[in-house]
Amino acid sequence: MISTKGRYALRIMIDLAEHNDGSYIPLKDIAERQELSKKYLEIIVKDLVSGGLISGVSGKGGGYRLQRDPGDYSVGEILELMEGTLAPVACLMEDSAPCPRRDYCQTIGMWSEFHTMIHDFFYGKKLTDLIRNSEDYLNYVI
Amino acid sequence: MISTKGRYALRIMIDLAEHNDGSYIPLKDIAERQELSKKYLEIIVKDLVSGGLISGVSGKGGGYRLQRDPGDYSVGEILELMEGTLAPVACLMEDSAPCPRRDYCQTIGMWSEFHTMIHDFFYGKKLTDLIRNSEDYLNYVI
DNA sequence: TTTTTACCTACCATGTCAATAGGTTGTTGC
DNA sequence: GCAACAACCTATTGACATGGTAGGTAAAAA
Repeated sequence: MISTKGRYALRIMIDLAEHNDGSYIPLKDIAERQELSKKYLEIIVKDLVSGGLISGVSGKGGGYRLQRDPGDYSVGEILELMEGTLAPVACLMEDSAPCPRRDYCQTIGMWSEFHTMIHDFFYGKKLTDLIRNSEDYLNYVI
Repeated sequence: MISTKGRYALRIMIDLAEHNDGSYIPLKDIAERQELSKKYLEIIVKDLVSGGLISGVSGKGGGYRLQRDPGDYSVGEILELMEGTLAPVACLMEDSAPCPRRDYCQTIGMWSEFHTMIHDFFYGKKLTDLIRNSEDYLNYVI
């Protein structure tokens, strides 16, 4: 299961992409639009900032802003930053200790194949792929 | 992340498939071969029995046995039984309450696509696909 | 200098995970 | 019948992650 941190981070990034006009977007606005607790989102944006995905500026007129073009962000890097890893089993994590059963493990091949599939799926999806086009948006609002 | 329950269940099923000669295999033997705690495996086989995947017989000469041909088990049904669901987000679970944001959610499409991919991957893998052939086994033992 | 906003530390309640422990029931072989 | 064996059952536990909340400080602009 993808945790709320990963899912909310994605929604924050989508929101920033949709308001990507160069100005800084206050977290308060994002929280209201996304119907999420601003306090909880603070924890998440902190990670997004320290991970270099977005930048923040304090004070009036401050807020958060993307660091790159929306099309240059993959969903995979956002989720991996928040979840720590996309590996389905611990022994496939980069910093994992070598499993003593590795040489004769019957399932490692399948997990590895699954991991590759997950990785390719999410790194293939770009932030721009998730942005609602204005027609859809109008259909909803009206 | 796939939990130990799911992964150990799969290893139990593989072990049973490799010793699928009609006799009942004591859990003690499985635990020793798989280098896992018999006590913990008890919890897992209980679910496998109640889920109808294997059957158990008490007493001398007792143990556990597959209910079907190994090729008739998919990895997906084993994992789904143990993990409860293979859905990556709660709103895609069968018994989930309808999400109030569903109509204008920008990520549901991606999660749904991901869910389908996971489902197809694991339901396409059969228990027989994971069984070590005897040559590999001999290479390891010798 | 007031307002706005990010940023920081701490705390907490709940639940899940990954077991362990010890006992009871059922079945077979002698 | 009884001893051995093996499944089956209930309860408990420690550690950790999840999903937040609360309250304050620093920075920047009007």
